[in-house]
Amino acid sequence: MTVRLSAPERRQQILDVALEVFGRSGYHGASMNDVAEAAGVTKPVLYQHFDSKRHLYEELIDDVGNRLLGAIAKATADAPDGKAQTERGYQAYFRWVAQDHDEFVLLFGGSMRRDDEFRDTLRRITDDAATAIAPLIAVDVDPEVQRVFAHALIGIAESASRHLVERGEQFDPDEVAHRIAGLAWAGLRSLG
Amino acid sequence: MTVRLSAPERRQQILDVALEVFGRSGYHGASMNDVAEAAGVTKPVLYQHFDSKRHLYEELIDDVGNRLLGAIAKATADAPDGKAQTERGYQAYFRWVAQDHDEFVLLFGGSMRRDDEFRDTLRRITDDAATAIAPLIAVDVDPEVQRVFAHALIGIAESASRHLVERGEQFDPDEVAHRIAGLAWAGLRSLG
DNA sequence: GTCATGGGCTACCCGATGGTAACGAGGTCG
DNA sequence: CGACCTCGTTACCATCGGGTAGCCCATGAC
Repeated sequence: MTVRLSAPERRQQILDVALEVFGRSGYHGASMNDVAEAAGVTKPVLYQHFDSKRHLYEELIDDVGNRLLGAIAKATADAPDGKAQTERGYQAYFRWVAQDHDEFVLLFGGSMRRDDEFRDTLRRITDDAATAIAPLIAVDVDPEVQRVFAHALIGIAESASRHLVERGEQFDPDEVAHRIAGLAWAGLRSLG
Repeated sequence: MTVRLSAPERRQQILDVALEVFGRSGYHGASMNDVAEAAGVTKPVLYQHFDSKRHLYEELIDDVGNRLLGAIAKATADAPDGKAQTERGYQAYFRWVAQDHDEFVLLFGGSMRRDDEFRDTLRRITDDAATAIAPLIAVDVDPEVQRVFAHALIGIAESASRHLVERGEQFDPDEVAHRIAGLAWAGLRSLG
């Protein structure tokens, strides 16, 4: 027997559950039935709250992406210099990863890159991050090259996180962030 | 009317065509009919040469992965020191990317990470690369941390490549490799 | 010419899955 | 009480896509 929930509660519960299901199996690997079952409910209920599988997924990644970008923006806002900005930015990123592996997997697990529409969303996120990072790079470098570097620095965080998440164990985000920021900052300084 | 090919020729042609089709649409996004059509042939022909969609895909990624790892191993084999090894390793990587975007997209486009079996294959490839990179990192660092750094350095190449490939334009792999290797090497030295 | 070999095709099966129509059941308010 | 509103269910449709059975026809050897 299913517990009856109010519409907003049910909607939020579906989002919570869907995050985990899609994180585990990916967009194509998880069916709407899977999501419904995990929510302890049947399929039509999902369609009372979301127009389609795509819409449900999009709402998820928008939420998660904004949470990530917001955390980084907030953390770096009042940093005194580039070095502190680098450190705090990575710190916010790795804390976000460590706090909820599902969110990381949802965004960077791969499903996002395999679909034109979702790819655009993910690109918007990484481009936003790259735009924030680019000013840290020596100003006399060609802007196009700056962007390549910026994406490289984002890739550092993504790959290190993937490695850590795949290992399954917990990790100390601040320690990782400190080490990675040291590597990135040294790399950046070498360009000047 | 279809051109008749001998079995080995047809098999190879299917592999060539499948690389492009899967690269464009991903494993789930491309159907066997799509592959067949692109090869100018019908579905049963594919199944005369490959047991299943999975097997076809696996053969592709094995080929491509081995090509990448082989190129890097060959390039770094006789490098005199760590710095040269770093530079030549990235050079081989970016040359591989620039030479055939499809191969890069196939491996790192995302499809690979969404499936337990394929994920293992991709992990084998990146772990091999990480094992090759780890010795370049200061020996007095904790081995687990070394691996995190190694994966971070791989991520640099992957993310920079993705950015370049998504932009669509050609790029000079040696120039990119030189710059990225500079960044990575400066980062590595800072750890000592 | 004819006949065997083998490469290719048409037509089909069937399971999975996104999505929907129509129907309960239980609380609430006049 | 009875009308109604809302949350949920059962049962279904339609399509897609992996995979297969069985047939056809081009080619080359003799």
